[in-house]
Amino acid sequence: MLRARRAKLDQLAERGIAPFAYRYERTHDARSAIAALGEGAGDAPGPEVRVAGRLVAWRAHGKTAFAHLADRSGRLQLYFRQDELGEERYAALDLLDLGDVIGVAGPVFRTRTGEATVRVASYELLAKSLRPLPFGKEEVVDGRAVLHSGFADAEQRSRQRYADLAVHPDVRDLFVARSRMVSAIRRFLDGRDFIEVETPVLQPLYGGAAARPFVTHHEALDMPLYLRIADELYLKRLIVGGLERVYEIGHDFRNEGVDRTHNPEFTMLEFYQAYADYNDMMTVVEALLVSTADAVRADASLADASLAERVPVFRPPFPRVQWVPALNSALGADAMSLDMSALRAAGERVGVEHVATLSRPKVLDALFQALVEAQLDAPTFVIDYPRELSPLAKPKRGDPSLTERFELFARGKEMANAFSELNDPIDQRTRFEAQAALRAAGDQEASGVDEDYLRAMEYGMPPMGGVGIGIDRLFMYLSGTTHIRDVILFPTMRPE
RNA sequence: GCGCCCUUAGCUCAAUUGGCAGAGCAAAUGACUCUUAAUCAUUAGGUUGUAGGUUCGAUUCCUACAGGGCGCACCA
Repeated sequence: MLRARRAKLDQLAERGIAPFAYRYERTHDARSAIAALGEGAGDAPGPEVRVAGRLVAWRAHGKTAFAHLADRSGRLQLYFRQDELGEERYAALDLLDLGDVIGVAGPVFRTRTGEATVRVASYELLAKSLRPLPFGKEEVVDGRAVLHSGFADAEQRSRQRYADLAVHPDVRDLFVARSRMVSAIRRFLDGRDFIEVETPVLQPLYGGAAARPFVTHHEALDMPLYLRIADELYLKRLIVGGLERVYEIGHDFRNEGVDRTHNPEFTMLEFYQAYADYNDMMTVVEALLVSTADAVRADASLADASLAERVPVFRPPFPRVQWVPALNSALGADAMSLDMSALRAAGERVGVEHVATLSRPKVLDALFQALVEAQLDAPTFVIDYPRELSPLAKPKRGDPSLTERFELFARGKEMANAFSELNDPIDQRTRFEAQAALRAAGDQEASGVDEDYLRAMEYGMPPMGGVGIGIDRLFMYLSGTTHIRDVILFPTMRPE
């Protein structure tokens, strides 16, 4: 099959046709060409257009041929006639294949069946497709394109995202929508006087979360470096420096399992606002979600209307659920006063595995996940986590056994994690040292003492609220996607 | 990490109890001047994921391995 297309290259060369062009001057895309014809054009030829795209369907009938050209905006029918193009140019159409990138020029008209179509006066080959794309057949049922037996293998679609995108307009839509969402986030934060910054991906110490890092090595400095697991500690240094409101959108890396909600590198948004606490940040998160959902829903480029319909409508304020009372009422007991054996018994009742080996905070967390988090379908803030679960948050005013922390849950998944950020360097050192002890005892997820960060905090760190939002998961929620692989252009995979 | 399932033509899938490996699309050749999953005729296309085993005979049964999917666990 590849051979047949190579042979066509030779024939093209014999006819003096260049198979790979340099440019093509377009006047319209598929959508605007159709719009340019207008509604009531009848048989009268409409405006001349020059469009370019990939050849995705071909129906030859001897001395005429119909085809479809696809570009980013949609599909456009082409009509080739021998009497229009001349015998030589018409015969050269035999050297075209599905998947070729071509440019065509001619007037738009309406066919007998009413479809806006370019009556091709001239065409140019812009790029020869030497490898067949796995096109399916598209059938129009009730005005909607239905794809038949195309490129279904989920693994190959992820590996060859270029082919997946090339043959699936709805996949293109999804990633365009993701880009719109990220743009909306930037607009939202820029509009509130945040500045976007870039902090190191390669870090001599990792921190800001609990996760196993990827380790690499710098040759010239002869030192280990870690790919960041979070942006947190660098962004908070910038608050010390007086930038007051900062955010970063970038990749974090965690050396952990891959499943339908985890990819080893993923996109994280973190933002920090000086002089704000976690209550302020809840309000910011609500407004941010409304704004991003609106942006995705309103994306005019979506050919797939069902995507816009899937975007949930947020109606703030979201319910606030306090961690301890929520767990107690689900458990029917005062969790914080239960001893370990009672907690483990409760864990076993709800199906927590290896409950006998878990520490007290882990059992509490597992109970909460099973009994409360998994039940939270509508967006809900869980607030005021026990201190033992939240080493990075400030103690709660009025109840030092709790912390000023919230997590946002929707459809049973964590969407955001935020604190009134700890800004007491003496307290911070104690917590770092506790982490370092865990690490020395073999916990690879624990971080060490970050002396430089402590130095920054000792200069005086304003109080601040900080929020982390997983962009991939947020987009999964907005788009109704169930697999993280389907919202990452090139997900991490084993080599072929 | 554990359990279940999958791997056959470029793509999507068949193959009866273990008995000559098939179809549609894509491809090639030909016919066709308003088609749209175009149609019609002809042709070509395979180390059935890999390595072993059982058997007269394996796509089919068994073992191991590789890759993938789903579920569970882990991931504050």
